[in-house]
Amino acid sequence: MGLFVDLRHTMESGQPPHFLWTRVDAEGKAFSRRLGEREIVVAQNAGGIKTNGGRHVNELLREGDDLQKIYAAIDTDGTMTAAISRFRGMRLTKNGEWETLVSYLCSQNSNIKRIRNNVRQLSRNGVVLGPEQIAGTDLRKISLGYREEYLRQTARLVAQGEFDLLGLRGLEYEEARRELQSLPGVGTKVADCVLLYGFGKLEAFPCDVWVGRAMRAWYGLRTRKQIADFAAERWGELAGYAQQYLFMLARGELAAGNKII
DNA sequence: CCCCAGGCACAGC
DNA sequence: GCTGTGCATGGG
Repeated sequence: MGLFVDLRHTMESGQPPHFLWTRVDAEGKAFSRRLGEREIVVAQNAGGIKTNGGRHVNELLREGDDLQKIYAAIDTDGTMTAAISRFRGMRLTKNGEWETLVSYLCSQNSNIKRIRNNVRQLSRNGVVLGPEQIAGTDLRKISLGYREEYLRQTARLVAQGEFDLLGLRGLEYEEARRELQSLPGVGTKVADCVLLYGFGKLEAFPCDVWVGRAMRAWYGLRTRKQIADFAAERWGELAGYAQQYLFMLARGELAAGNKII
């Protein structure tokens, strides 16, 4: 599979694979996960990737996305040029709708390591528990804090058919986001993450603290509405890709000891 | 013991 | 509509 990808940047970028996949080697050339009774491995080689995961992995890595064309479209300024140069090969991923919703319900006011622990505790055999199971499980020992009640209530609504999660597939971005935000614990940021990583709506532009810092430091933008309008205007249908690169650049700058605030 | 974390709901303007 | 505040808890 001659796919243009940097596997480590893709799998360790705060997207859902960051939570359920495990890095196999120190360099991040291979990742594995359990998926039911199977053990799936993805390895990067000179020409692309090699995997026993079949279509599941092709879908996960969004093989239809032409990164060169995407770069041409979102490389609109020096910040984006730097971000693309640094994280070249990072792809957006397409994940299960429910597992994505669960993951980002756990994410609010948390950190990636803890989210990873939470999601793994909410899984069996590498698969996130279904709505019925989560609604019927005692979650206290997972220490989700105040997120536990959001997760329980959302699971109940989906399990009882009061919220048609997969029905959002057919909706436009704006309408799907309104629907998602009617769920307890789902605000603008969680909804955008679910739509981007779970439903493949690439115009979504999740704005967390890191993206907020990036937009303030490098684009001079302050308010949430300013940021959303700017992103939609500048990157349009590919705003989600721009967001992923800005998120990683902002976090990378902190790791490098550079203040971006 | 401190601060922070891929925010949200709610109150008060 | 916008802004401030409390929130449970682990990681660093």
